[in-house]
Amino acid sequence: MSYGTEQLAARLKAAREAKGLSQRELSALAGVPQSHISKIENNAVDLRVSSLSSIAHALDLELMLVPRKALPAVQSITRSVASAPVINAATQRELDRIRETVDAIASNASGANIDNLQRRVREITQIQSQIDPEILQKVRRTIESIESSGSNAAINRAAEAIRSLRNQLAHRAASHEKPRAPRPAYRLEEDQDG
Amino acid sequence: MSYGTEQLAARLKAAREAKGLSQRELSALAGVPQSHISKIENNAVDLRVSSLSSIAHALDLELMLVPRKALPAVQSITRSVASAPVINAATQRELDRIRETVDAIASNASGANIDNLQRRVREITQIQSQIDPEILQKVRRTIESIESSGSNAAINRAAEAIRSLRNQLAHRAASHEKPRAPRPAYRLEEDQDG
DNA sequence: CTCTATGATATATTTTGGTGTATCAAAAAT
DNA sequence: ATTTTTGATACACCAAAATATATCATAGAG
Repeated sequence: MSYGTEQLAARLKAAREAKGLSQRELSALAGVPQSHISKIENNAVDLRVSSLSSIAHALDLELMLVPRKALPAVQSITRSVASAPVINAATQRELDRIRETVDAIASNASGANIDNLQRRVREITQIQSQIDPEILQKVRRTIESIESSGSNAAINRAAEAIRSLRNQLAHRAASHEKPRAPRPAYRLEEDQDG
Repeated sequence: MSYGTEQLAARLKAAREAKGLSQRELSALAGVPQSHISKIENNAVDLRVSSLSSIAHALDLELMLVPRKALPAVQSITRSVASAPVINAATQRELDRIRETVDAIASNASGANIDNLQRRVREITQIQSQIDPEILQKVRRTIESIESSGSNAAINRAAEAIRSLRNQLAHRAASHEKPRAPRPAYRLEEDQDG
């Protein structure tokens, strides 16, 4: 069914994915069943304004009535803002998990290199910049490998990986580039030494 | 009931009134019952997006999802466009009625001054500019008084009133002023002489 | 390979919008 | 003073959204 609202549906889906949210997560945020969100994104329902509004708010969007004459200008603004680097929910989640993991390690062991690792994690956590969640995920795994190996070498390797990532982000912020997932300088999933 | 959409309802009502439309007129344009429009404007329903969209289109508005960050800019644009001088439905209606009235007079009587009056009316009708409907309404009454008195003096008075209004509009267009209803130069509702 | 998360559907039930028609008081027009 | 217009409401009816719950294939991670 087409209600002349397919653009809205597409925008909702795009916004959700841009924030790295699953339908179930958005469901919780917006107070709307996942099944309903699925229908909405597939333009299978002529939803009510309150539903649209709830979902939009959960995605940091606002429902507006724009005069036809103002449409081009508004669309232009909307596009430029949409493409701006915004902190991503998936990224935030990965950052949180990284911090938790490191804190867990620090509570079981101690030492100068562990303190260093914690410091580096806090550093990168404070950078409010979009980071590919994929990269962060791999970083986390690198850190998690510490729990099994427990070696100083593994700890230092993780700290180095994070430092490298931080430098990469700093460079991006300065040069306005977008190093989406550019073969990171640190090695991932490497063989562990005992 | 509050759906968090009271702003939308208010905007719809404001847009309708700005266009000089009655609920029944908008009803015809949007294909939505007048009773429903009343409920919507009073925020008594959580309407569906398709309904909102129909009504919005009838009012030259477009439903949009705007990123929070872009809200201030978008609102600024929207406001500036909304305050721009657009030809008003109520104004258009008054202009039509004036022309009809004069045409009716011309079909019952003839003469150089009546031709002059018709010419002046056609002049002002072609100006695609916002004119306070109240002013036009009074102009129309002045013209209608001709029908009862029938005197040449009344005809010339009406023609003079219209000429004055046209000059006023021309001056406004040139200097970007807004002479909303500034004590017009011509006299209205004056005592009629036989 | 196993376990989990995801998105699309399904069904049954409740809630509510939308339509049609009609009325009514107040305001505006004649 | 009288007629018309306007906006608000009422009521019955139908269609559809919204909810709750559950299933299922699949893709991704461990």
